[in-house]
Order: sequence, then structure tokens, then C-alpha cells
Amino acid sequence: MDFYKKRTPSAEMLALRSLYLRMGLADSDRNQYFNLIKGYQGEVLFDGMTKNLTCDCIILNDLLLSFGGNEFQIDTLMIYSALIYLIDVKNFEGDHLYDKEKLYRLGSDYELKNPLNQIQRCETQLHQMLQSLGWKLPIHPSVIFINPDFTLYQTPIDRPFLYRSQLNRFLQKLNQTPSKLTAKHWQLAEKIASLHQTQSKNTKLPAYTYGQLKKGNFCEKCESFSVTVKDRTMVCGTCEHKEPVGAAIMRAVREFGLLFPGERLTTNIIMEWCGIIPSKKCIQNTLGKHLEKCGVGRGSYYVFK
DNA sequence: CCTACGGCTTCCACGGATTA
DNA sequence: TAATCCGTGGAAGCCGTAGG
Repeated sequence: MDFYKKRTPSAEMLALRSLYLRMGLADSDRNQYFNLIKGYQGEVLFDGMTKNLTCDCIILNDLLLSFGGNEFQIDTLMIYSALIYLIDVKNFEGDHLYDKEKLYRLGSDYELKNPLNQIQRCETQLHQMLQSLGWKLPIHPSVIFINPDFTLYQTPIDRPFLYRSQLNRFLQKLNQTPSKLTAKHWQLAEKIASLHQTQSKNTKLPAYTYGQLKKGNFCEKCESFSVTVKDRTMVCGTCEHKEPVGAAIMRAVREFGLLFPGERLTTNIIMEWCGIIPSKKCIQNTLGKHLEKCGVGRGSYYVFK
């Protein structure tokens, strides 16, 4: 099974990571960041399972769509010839209680957002979107609680929830769903994928300025800033992980572009942003290799291709 | 071990952008 | 508009690696 659309970390998660590492985050933002990581890990775990399916279906992961001015986000969309599975993955952990359509941590009154609301809203939006594209496929929504250490007490039996213990059977069911895709289904998948947006309008990051952010490259593996450059390789002083300098520079450039989308990318800015790259020419070469150069002389800058 | 080669660095002059 | 600034491209040389 090849994913028609692969999952990548969201812009929000990447931006929060940068801010977390470069200036620290207030409690609420830090929790948000850790929740995003946890959620993402759950989704990747589920991808690892659906990847082994052999049935005739198209899988679109990680979609951010918008219909009628409303944004909606889909973890996994599986297109079969006669139906669509709409899947939301939750990586909640611990004992929880379901009471009057609300979700609580057991023994506390801390309330979590009920994923049922989210997926129902999602289903409505998707239904309308499909209709506008001329399709009438029935949608089967499911919320998958993928963490084996998750328990939800007192859930009515007819809610579309699936737990880790039910997952193997669910995957079998997916694999045995009869389906014969046609070129039209692939066109639909292509259409939906083309509507995917990379930036959500609803993400709000904490305020930050260039000046207050810690400069420098961090290790791609352990996120430590104690890296040094030796012979075109960046070596981490903490975990000894090695990364080619060019790759490290581009990682920093993408990060800079994400945090400061309005700023011009120039050799000097990136030189300062990276901090540890000894040669300006090295940065210039790397930028020239991976980005598109605009302007000449002192006014030249680079843009993402 | 030697050699060839490719990629990287250093150095410098050019010339367009910036600023008053 | 003129003077100054500074990023860039090219030349030349260096270094590491692969292959004999």
C-alpha cells in the first residue's frame, strides 16, 4: 500500500518546536506542543499499520481542507470504490470517563475535547465537499484510540470509537472491504489532495521576535545546541550524531522561513541565524543549490522553489 | 602508495543597492 | 544623484576520497 498523500509534521508543530528550543514556551504553549508531538506519534503509529493493507483503496493522510470558509482537518482518509473511511487518531493515555457526551480524566474534572464532535463536524464538511465535487460516497467515521494504555469508561456502545484491542480486527475489516477502484476514484483523490492547505488560518503562535530567539544550529537527533562543524560535517557534542553541513544549513533555513515568512533570505541573515558555520561561501553555495536566487549584488535574496 | 577529480574555501574586484 | 557599502561570482588553490 502506497500512501497517496504522506504525513508530515504540521507547520504549527515545527514552529512550536523552534520556539520551544530557541526561547522557551509558557506552560500552555508547551503543553500544546507536547500534545501535538504525542498526537503525531499516534498518527504515525497508525500509518505503520495501514501501510500493510493490500486492499484496493487510496489512503490520504493528514489533510487540511476548507469548505465554505470552514477549515477541517483529517488524519486519515481511505477511499474505497463504494465508501470512504474517515479516521481520526487519538493518542490519549490513562483512564478516562465518558459522561453525557463529555470526556474527563478519571478522578478529576479536567475535561478533554470530545473527538466525536470533531469527527462529526469533519464528516459534515467532507460530505458537503464531496457533494460539490459530484460524489455521493457514504462516509464511515471512526475515532481510533491508539494508545494501549488508554481506557474510556461508560462509553455508550454505539459511538464510533475503536480501542487498541480492536485495531487488528478493524484493519482486517479494512483489508476485506470489497473494492475496485476506477480512474475516477484516483481523480477524486488527486482533487482532494490538491485542495490540501499547508498553513492553517487558526494556528496562533506565541509572540516572538528575531532578536529574542537563540541563534545557532541544533542537532537533528537530540535537539542539543552543542554542535560543532568539522570537515563539512556537523557533529553533536551531546549525542555525537553527524549531519552534513549542507543539510544542517537547509534545516535552519526552512526553520527561519517558517518563523519569518516575510523576511528575505540572504546569505548574511542565514550566517547569523546558523551562527556556527565558519564560511559564508558555504552558506551561499548551499542556498544557491537548494533555493532560487532573486536579484543581484547587494540586493540578492533567495526564495523557496 | 600515488594520482585524478570533485567539492570546498579563500581571496578579491565588480557593480548594483542603499542612503543621505 | 552621488558616494559608499557589501553581497556575489569567479579564479585559484587546497583537501579528502576513490580507484588503480
